[in-house]
Amino acid sequence: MAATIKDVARIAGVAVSTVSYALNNSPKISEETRRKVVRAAESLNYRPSNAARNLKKQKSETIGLFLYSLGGPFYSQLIEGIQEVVASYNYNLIVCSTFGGENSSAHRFLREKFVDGAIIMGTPISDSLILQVAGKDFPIVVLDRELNSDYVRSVLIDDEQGAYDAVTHLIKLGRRKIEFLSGPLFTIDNINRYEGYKRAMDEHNLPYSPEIVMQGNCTETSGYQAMKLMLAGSQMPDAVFAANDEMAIGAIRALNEANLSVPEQVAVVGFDNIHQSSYVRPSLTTVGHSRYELGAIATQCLFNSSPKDNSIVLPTELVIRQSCGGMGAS
Amino acid sequence: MAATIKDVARIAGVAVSTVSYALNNSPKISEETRRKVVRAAESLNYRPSNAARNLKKQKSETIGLFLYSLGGPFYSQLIEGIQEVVASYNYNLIVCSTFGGENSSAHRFLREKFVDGAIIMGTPISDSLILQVAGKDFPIVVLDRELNSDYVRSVLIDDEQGAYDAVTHLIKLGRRKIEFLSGPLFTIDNINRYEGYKRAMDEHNLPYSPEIVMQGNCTETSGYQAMKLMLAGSQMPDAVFAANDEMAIGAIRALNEANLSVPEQVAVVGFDNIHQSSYVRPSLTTVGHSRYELGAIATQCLFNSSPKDNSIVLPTELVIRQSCGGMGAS
DNA sequence: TTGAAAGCGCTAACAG
DNA sequence: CTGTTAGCGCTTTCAA
Repeated sequence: MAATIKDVARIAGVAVSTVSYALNNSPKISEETRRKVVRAAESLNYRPSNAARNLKKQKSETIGLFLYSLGGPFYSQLIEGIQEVVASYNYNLIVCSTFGGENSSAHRFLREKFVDGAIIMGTPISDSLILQVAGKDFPIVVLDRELNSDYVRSVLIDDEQGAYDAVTHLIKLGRRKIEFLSGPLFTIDNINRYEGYKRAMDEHNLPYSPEIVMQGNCTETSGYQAMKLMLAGSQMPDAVFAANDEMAIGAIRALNEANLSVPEQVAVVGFDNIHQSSYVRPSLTTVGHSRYELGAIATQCLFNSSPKDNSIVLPTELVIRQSCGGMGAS
Repeated sequence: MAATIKDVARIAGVAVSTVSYALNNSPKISEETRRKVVRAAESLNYRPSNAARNLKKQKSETIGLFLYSLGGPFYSQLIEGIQEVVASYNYNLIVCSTFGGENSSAHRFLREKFVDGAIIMGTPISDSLILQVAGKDFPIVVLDRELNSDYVRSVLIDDEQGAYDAVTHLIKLGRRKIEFLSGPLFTIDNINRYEGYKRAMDEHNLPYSPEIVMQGNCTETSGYQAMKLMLAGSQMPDAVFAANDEMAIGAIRALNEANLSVPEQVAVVGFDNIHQSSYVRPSLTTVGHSRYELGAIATQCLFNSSPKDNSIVLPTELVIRQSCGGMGAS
């Protein structure tokens, strides 16, 4: 069996409490005793039990980030922002996928007290579960919805305004037949981006289909396919507003293959300003927002659960490149 | 304070042991009692303490994946493979970044017993730490090095052979002046890919610089920059073998900007077969391997610590596309 | 089928 | 400065 604190105490010839103090750098312990303890611990290859400490201290000093998919360029910066702040509080971060539904690790960790707080984004975890487990000693920050609870806070991107800005930009450049390339209909970001699209169209009295005609699932491939489908139809838009960059890039690929020039014949604008969007040809005009900041702010919210604003909305910024024509450079 | 098992017992009017059995679906408990207990637990919004259970059971039923950066297209599939297998054993997976060095969560989790086993890849965690913490009840699988221990197993990609195949392919297509676009010099994958490059060159009596002249850090940007630098020099290669796809894609971008046609003037081959490599123009010839399988096999190793082979090497496969000319289609 | 009780490894209050 | 000890919340053996 692995060595415990008792073994260390025995070898060092001191009491367990002394070992605990020594190993936790308590100032109470003399240098000499500390050295003795450290030596004993090393000789036994002692590793403290996290479980025992967590149980005693009634906290894990760990916060959990729950996502559906851990891959994708999007999350990498988000995680950096979170990690930075979590570390500054001397806490640990674990990332966990909610893939697997009710039986996923994420669900278990959320229900049992594995972490001291949670940040949740883009997962099928139900509102009711979140509301149920959130509490005074278990704050939750959600990045993809708004929830009414004293213990759940929301940090959101201003999707509606960002979309509005993007579509207005297209309209100002003279585009009239602008199509929305939608992501999954049930996600709040997609809905809000659609709303922004509609507001811009309405304000300029431009018509658009009452139903969504181009739909993907946020991957490059799905954007490509949706665009292909559109091209096979009779109506040709003069601009496409994609709900995210991956799909926009897929759409551009489909347009290129059909020998339609972007932006001359069809302008394309995306959303998210992922790294890749400045590299594709033509480089992608898109709606930018700081994922690093999103993560950092979300984490701050977790630690400072001041109950003032239940929900924070971060601004977006139109990033003008080549895919819409007009003034943009690379 | 949050409700404990005692509170549930009190409300349900039974003993704590009965609550424990009931909630863990022990067959010993009558349906009626179970219902009573479940109702009580729900009314208290009872959430069991993971820490207490872990302490008692002397395990966390959780395995940890330790990576440096959690982003990047590469890891997403790896994680899927791991997750699948972990879930099949009814275990949990947490992913944790080693960013932050000695004080990172990863180091802490590894030293203290937060998880029951670990998979480690692409991180600056030292060999000695790994060897120290690995043990009979703490198996470790490393994906980026070979370590000599009964409790540490390696699962590796056959980088050397893959690189050899790629470079041989270039040579067969008539390329002679083939440059290696290196990643960080100290990573074992990069070293082995370099070895494969040299073996192929040597076998065909082709000369190459004794030192690495093109070096990046595995990002697209660094590949772009290294290629730019090369182009500024006097010598022009007729082919580039990049240590990974991101850098290869960056190199292609630099070549395009310099109006050098790929593959006609310069052939480019990458390594990893990331998703993107089939989309860039020209599509990238590369060395493929299954990251999903890498993850799945690594995880199997963790659970079945049969001490036969300490190290497993997975094969690679040359994926021929357009960036080298020759026969490849998209 | 249920209850009583020991104890997992650690921290921290208290006593010395 | 160091030791004794209670107890964190749970599982599980043993007894009823």
